[in-house]
Amino acid sequence: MKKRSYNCGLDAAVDVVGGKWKALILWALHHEPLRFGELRRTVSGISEKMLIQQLREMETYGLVHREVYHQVPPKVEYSLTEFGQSLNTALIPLGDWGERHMETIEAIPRD
Amino acid sequence: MKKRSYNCGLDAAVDVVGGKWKALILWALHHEPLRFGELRRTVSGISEKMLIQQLREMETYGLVHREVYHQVPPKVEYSLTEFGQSLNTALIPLGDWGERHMETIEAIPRD
DNA sequence: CTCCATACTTACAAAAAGGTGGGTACCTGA
DNA sequence: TCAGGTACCCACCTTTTTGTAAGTATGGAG
Repeated sequence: MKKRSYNCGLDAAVDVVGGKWKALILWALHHEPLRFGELRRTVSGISEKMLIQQLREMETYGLVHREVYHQVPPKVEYSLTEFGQSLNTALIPLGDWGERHMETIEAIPRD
Repeated sequence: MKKRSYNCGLDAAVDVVGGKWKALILWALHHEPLRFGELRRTVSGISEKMLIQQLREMETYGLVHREVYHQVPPKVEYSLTEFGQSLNTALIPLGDWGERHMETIEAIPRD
């Protein structure tokens, strides 16, 4: 995410949620806060490294709140901020659209 | 766009609309079909090469219909398919969210 | 001591996305 | 002929994103 000025609201929003993993992480946190390990298992296919990186970015964006619990074993919990929740709400119609058109999307030819 | 299987509808949708230019092009075509040159001027900052490339991809995805008019000067017109229109509809809440949170988004620190 | 749990960091590589520059095609008009 | 219009294509390069591998930290149990 390098842009600083956007042409419209959609341009800005798509930039915020862009990349392979952010939408999935946002959705994994939709119902309740999750620990790092829980997130790792919920977001299928993501490596620890990518999960940490994405979470750090999303924390910087203000989408996610990170709470460190000083215990053993260590526990770090991630939850959506209000900002993040509002984004998730705005993403619902898009997710429905994707679900409705899943077969079409998966049938798109790619090289 | 390389993925073939998605974890959920949102994952699929974000993959379809991902990248720097697709959302802007989708929105440029929202109200009416446009010729290539009109699109170039409407989508601020895009090069001819990137516009062609994105349009070709979106045609392959089935989002956009390309109509060649055999005239001089040459005219090629692009319009949204029903599939593309349905995606635009699903993007409206996201665009509104982006508009509402534009200042927040532009204030996000980046390196 | 080692191994286990959790949650990271760093260096480097590979893949993907975006961009620059040069050119093409077709036609018309000066 | 060249210059203008429109809409592309290709080769190559740069930047960004994603991923692999190796390591760290804290503490507890065997």
